[in-house]
Amino acid sequence: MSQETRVRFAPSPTGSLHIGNARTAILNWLFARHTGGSFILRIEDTDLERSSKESEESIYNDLHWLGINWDEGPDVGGKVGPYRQMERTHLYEEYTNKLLANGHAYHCFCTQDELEEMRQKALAEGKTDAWYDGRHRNLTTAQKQAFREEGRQPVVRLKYPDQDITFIDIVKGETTFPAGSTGDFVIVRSDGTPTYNFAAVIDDGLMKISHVIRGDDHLSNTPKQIAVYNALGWKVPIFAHIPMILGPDKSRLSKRHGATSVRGYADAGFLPDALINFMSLLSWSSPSGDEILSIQRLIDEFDFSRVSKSPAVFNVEKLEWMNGMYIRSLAIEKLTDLCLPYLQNAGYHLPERSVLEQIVAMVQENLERLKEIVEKLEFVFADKVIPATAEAVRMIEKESTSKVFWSFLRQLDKVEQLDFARFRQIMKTVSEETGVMGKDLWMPLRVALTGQIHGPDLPKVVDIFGKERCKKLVESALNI
RNA sequence: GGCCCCUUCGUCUAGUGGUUAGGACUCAGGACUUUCAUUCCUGCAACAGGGGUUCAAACCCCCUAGGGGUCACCA
Repeated sequence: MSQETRVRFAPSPTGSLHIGNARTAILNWLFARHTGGSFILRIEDTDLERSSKESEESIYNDLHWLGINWDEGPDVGGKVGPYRQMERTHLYEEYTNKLLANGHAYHCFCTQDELEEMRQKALAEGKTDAWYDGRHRNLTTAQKQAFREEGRQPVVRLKYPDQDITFIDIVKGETTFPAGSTGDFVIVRSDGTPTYNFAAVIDDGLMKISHVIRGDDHLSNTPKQIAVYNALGWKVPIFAHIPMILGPDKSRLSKRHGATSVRGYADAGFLPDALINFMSLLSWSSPSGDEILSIQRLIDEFDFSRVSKSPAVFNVEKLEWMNGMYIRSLAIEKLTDLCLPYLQNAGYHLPERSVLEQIVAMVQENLERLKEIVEKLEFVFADKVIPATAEAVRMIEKESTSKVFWSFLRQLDKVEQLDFARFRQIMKTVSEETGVMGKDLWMPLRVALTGQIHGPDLPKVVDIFGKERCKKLVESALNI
C-alpha cells in the first residue's frame, strides 16, 4: 500500500502552456511535493499534425517560469523513459501485439464511408455513442487477407467489455459508466500511431504512475482507459479529476475570455508565485482559511480532501489584487529587477541603479501588474511636463497658484540642495508666507512637477528630482 | 439527444444535522492623508426549486430545473 507516489503532467505540444493545463500541472506538482513523490513530465506528441518542437520548448519555459520543476522528463531523463510519446512507438507496438494476441483487440478494416454509415444508422436509433457495431471483431484470416489486398490499412480496436465500469475518483467519489455506453474504440490508427486513450494507459502503466490527476473533461475517457488496463491485466491507478476553470460566462475558459496562456500573464507582469497561489485556490482551500499562501505552505497543506467538485470561474480581479499583494511584499532590489525589462522596453533613459530603485519604490504600492510601471513612471522619464487633464489645468490656474510658485522658487534659492526634509520645510514656509494651505498649496506643485493630479508622495518625487529639475519645472509651469 | 459530473453572496470559497450561514475579491461608505494608492474599520450581498427523512437540514434521500463535460483514426 505504501507505494511511491508518482504523478505526471502530460501536455501535448500544440501551443504554449494554457492556463487550464498549468493548473493541472500545479496540482500534480503540489501533490508530488507534498507526498515526497515524483513529478514526471511527459510529452504527448502523437498528433503529428499539430505537435511542434517550438511548442514543447515554450511549455518548458512556461513551466520553469512558474517555478515548477520535474524529476523525470524528456530533457532530464529518468529510469522509465523515453518521455516523448513518439519515441515510445516500439512500446505501443509491443503492447498492441499483446492485446491482439490475447484477443482483447482486433484489426478493423472499415472505410470512412462504412464508419459514417454506421454512425448514421446509430444516430437514427438515437445513439451517438457506441455506434460502432463491432463488425470486424471476428474476421477470418482470409477476410483480413482480402481487405489487405484491397489496400485497406486497418486500425486496431479494443474489445470494449459489455459491463458497467465503476471506479473511485478521489475528488468526484464513486462513479460508474453503464455498459453499452462505449463501443470498441480505436487504439492504433491506420498509420500505426497510438491514440490518446491507449498511449496514455501504456505510459501511465509503464511509468508506474500512482495517481492520474487531470481535468475532469477526461472523466468520460476513464472507462475506456480502465478497459485497457484490464485487458492488459494491469493495476488501475487512482484517479483524481479536478474541476475545470471557467470563463466569466461559465463556459470553459478559452481565448475569447482574454489571455489564456501562462505566457500572456507573465508578459502582463503577473508574478509566478501569485499565479500559482491564485490558481491553487481555484477549487481548493487551505484549512486555515488563509488565502495568501507561500509555495511552501501550498506544498505542506495541499490535499485532495479539500479539492471541491465544482468548477471555478477564473476571476481576474482577484488575481490582480493578489498580484498586487505579492508586488508590495517584494524587496525593492527584486522588484527593480523585475521591472527593468518593461522600463527598457518603453525606451526610458534610466538613471543609475540606486536612483532607479528609489523611483521604483515610489510606485511600488500602486502596482498590480509589473507592466503598469511604465505608465506610472511616465512623468519621471518624460521630456517635459504638461498638465495631463482638464482638472490638472484647473488646479494650476487657481488664483493662489502663482503666489505659491513664486514663493516656492524664492525658498528654493535659499537651499543648496533639495531633499525630502528640506522640501517639507520649504512647503511649511511657503504656506506661512502665502497663507495658502492644503490642496491649494500642494496640488499646483504636483501638477507642475508631474503633470498629473494623482501620483506618489510629492516629497518623494522632489527628493528624486532634485533642486534644479524642480526649479525648471515650476518656472515653466509659471508660463502656462 | 445518450452518458457522466456539478449547483452556498456577482466571483472564489468555509461549512460534513442544531451557526446571527463565516472569510476573500469586487462594489459602497468611513478613518488616515497634500492627491492616488496602501492600511484599517463598516456596509451591501448566498444555501437553484420542490418533495421527503428527522424534534431539528445548506448538510441525508428523491424529483425538477440550470450549468458544464463527453460522445473522433484530437489530446
